[in-house]
Amino acid sequence: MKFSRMLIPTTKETPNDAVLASHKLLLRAGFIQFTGGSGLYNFLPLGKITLEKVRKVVKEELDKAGCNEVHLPMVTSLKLWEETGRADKFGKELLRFKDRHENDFTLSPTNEEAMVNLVRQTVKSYKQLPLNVYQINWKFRDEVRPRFGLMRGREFLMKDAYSFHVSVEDMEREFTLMEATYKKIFTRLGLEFKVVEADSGAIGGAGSKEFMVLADSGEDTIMVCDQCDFGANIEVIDENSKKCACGGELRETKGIEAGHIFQLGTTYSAPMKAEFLNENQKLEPFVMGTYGIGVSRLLAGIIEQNHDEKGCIWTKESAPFNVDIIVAKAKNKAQMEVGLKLYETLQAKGVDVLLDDRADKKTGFGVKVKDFELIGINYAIVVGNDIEEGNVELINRADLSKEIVAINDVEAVIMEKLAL
RNA sequence: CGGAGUGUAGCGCAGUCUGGUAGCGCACCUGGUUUGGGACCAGGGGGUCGAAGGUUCGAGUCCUUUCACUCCGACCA
Repeated sequence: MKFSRMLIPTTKETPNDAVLASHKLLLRAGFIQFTGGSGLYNFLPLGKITLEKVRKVVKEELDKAGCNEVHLPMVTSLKLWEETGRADKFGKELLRFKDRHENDFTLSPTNEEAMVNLVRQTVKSYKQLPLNVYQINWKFRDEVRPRFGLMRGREFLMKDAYSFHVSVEDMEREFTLMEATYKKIFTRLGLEFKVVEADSGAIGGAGSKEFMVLADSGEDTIMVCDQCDFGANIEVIDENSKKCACGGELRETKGIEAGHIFQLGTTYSAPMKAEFLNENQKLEPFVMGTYGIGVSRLLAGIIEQNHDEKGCIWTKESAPFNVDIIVAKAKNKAQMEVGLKLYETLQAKGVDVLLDDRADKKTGFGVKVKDFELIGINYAIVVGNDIEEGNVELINRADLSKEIVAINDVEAVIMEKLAL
């Protein structure tokens, strides 16, 4: 993409209403835009690209683990919610409305009922199990108090997966597989995270684990062991217990809940009469698991963990672009030629590259560098006066280190740094 | 839902106490000078002051009502 053709409204001033770094920076760098409605944001081009990058990582790992992507309507009939009693249980967080025929509907905050309905209409035999179906779709929760930008919005992008099994044992196997899959996803996204024991809350079910992105600004308090891998949300910890089962000390820290996996059992399948025929020709309710990842919340989490006073520092797999080619003087034909050439070469190699070709008189070199730092693209290639010696400057966003590289070597150096 | 604030140009704000022509900075447009770290000069466009009602010769400003948004708390797949 060319910067001159993209809608990237960066600003110098910090929005007054934003508190968290991620909220401030995503607004300032032009990823998202406030709409005037609480907890509702426009995703501008950069935000949309980043969201798709994160979504892609989530999808790839789930598909590798054998999950089936589907797409459910955001609008669901309230009748489904009444089958499980959650129409009442969910309360005002469940946004309700009527269609022209006076039928009751909701904007989906989660989809256990809808997905059980899908499967009970389709799966009739133990031979079709196990099955894991998921979607990555917008959810709406009429939160009591939306806040912190993408961290707790009312409308948000969530991956919700549901697995169906013949037995508790097989469901537990899938639960373990999902835990491993989530670890791969969070690792690929470059996040520092902790898997903790958690409360099942309104979803119900037996065991649950949360994936916490570690950040001081996190809304959850978790206890982690200094000796072993153990961690738990403070909700499920005995208040007096400062010792881990292994003998280590429990230390308190903060996390952002970005993923949550549950062992559900038959909590939903039984009341909804979602049953299959087993080997003995008897009907049994599906044994289920459910697994969520807050995709849009991950964007906030990545920035909470990776930023400095100058702006965002996206991780390799989350960055909207991996390389920003800054043409210092866009009116200088030689510089623009070198910039364009590098742009095309890198694109051909599959690198996501942005060409800052802005040539208007207000956008000088300083503006371009500041925008690069604010947006948080992994590397900048500065095409400037150095081209007379056959060189360009390479800037690493993470530590702002600079190095002079021969134009002919840039491609190889970039490919090595991005490990592509 | 309790507590505390804020609504004035796209954004950030002043003006409100003490009523009298709607302001500033950034951004935007035009021209010129600049050109490797958010340039400078000159000119210009953009507002029913959140909404409704009231007091007054006159309301951004005073009174009443209402709505929205932010923060703290409670709540929370």
